[in-house]
Amino acid sequence: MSDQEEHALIARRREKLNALREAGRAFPNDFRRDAIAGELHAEYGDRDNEVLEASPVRVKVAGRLMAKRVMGKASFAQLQDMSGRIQLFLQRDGLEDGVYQAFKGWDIGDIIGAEGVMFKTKTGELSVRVETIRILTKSLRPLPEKFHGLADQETRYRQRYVDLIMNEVSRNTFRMRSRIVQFIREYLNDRDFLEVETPMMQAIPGGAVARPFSTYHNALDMDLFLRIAPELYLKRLVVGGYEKVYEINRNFRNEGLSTRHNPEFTMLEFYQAYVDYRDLMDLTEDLLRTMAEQLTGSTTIECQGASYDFGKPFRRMTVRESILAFNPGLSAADIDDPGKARAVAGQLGIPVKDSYGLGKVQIEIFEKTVEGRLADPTFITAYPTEVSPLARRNDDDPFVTDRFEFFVGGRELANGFSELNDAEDQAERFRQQVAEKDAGDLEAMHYDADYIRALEHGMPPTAGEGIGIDRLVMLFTDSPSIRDVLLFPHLRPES
RNA sequence: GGGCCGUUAGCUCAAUUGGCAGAGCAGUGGACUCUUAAUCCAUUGGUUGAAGGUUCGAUUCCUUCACGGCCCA
Repeated sequence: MSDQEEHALIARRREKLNALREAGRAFPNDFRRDAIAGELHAEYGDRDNEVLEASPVRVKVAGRLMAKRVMGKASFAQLQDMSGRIQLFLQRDGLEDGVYQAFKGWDIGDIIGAEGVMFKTKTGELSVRVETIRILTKSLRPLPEKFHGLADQETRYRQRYVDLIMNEVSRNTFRMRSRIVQFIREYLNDRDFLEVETPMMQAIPGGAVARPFSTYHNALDMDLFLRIAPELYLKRLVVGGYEKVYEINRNFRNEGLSTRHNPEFTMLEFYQAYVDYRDLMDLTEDLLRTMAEQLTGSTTIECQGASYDFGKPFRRMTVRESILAFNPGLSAADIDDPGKARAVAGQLGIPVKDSYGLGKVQIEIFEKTVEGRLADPTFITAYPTEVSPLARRNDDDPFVTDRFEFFVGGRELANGFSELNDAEDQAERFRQQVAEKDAGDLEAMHYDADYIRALEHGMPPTAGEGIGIDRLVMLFTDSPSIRDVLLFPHLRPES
């Protein structure tokens, strides 16, 4: 960091700001624009210059000065606003005395307001012939270089405002994120789901197998945990009679960071009574297919050099089937027998604890050998009961649950199941989790007595699902890292 | 937590075997009334991420640390 040089550039701009202060109000807020760049291009982009000159269109535009090309007594400038860019054309003789001279002293990055009439240049670019122009906000810090823009990843994440000024790809990514969330809301609202908000601070962190962040409430003199999932609260609402509910909000998990993990991330969770996990697979398939069509215009999503077809029916297979399919050397006996399965896991280099049952061992083998290779949209079903403490047992095979996870590009995007609404079974599962917690598993669940009490009032047969919004946005925006789809991703403090 | 890679001017990047730290853009001064990364002339700007070591001499080699990236757990 060469503070001296930065100071020289900033100091120069600060002198200009001081001159503005001496000349009057340096930070005026009385300019009202009546046009934005994108709409001007949409409305007048097709018109010939003769048409524009014949019936002059007067506009007021405002935005950030992104380019300045001075050629003696005439200049071009690019103004960037929330919708795009529009070119300004300034002539010394077309402006009040002194204004052109002042303009020449303004810097890239300054916020400008201008008024003039629309026309097209010799090369046919729609522009504003400026008649009045003034500076609305002085920018004190130089922007990155105009051609290469801002490339440094760290700066893009730490100073997202600069990234957004400079990189259209980033601007589009977060617009797409907003459209995805809006699409989901409309999709669920149209189907009579009720959007709700449940506690982010919970006395008993539940609904997932993960380590929570803890905090402390002074007045109540009690520990609280940031939620790892809203699940148990949403199901209380189903007990209460809201038979279709959803929440799109942040979860917090006290785990490591990676290109796929941020300590706080956004989940959609939704619950619907009187349907089962197969209905939710159908819904998920339709939701994603429709979303791809409506937001990208195609049912094929291109991401990181791969192509994913959401148009054709999604593949469905059980955990067990998928292990056998991706491990030709394994027989059914190898993964159905606890001793053999442990040996297989050992050969794969998976650390297997004594406390693991067969289901847990199978899931470890699945995660190691299958998950990352599930490229095409795929539902994996029949997760072992041992690793699914909130899911309903399968009627034919109580070793597994009526549960699925959904994968694309080797990444888990969704997790859903028929809900366990047998209060006595749930209580037993909680007790099992507490035993694992007592045995040292920091991720195991607590016993939530109030949740059991809620189930004892009777929860209708229900299915529920969670969809990771960040990963979904990564897929739809061709982003390699979760940090590219979080406006302000978690980083270590700057040194 | 482990392995590998990176950090040089405001930004994007160079720097031969260890031998005077450079360019473009931005900035500054000047020319220029249709530019598009405008052009032309001149010019300012550096604690090479930090600390230590080896050396006559370190951006370059070694150690530790910080931050980031990729892979693994």
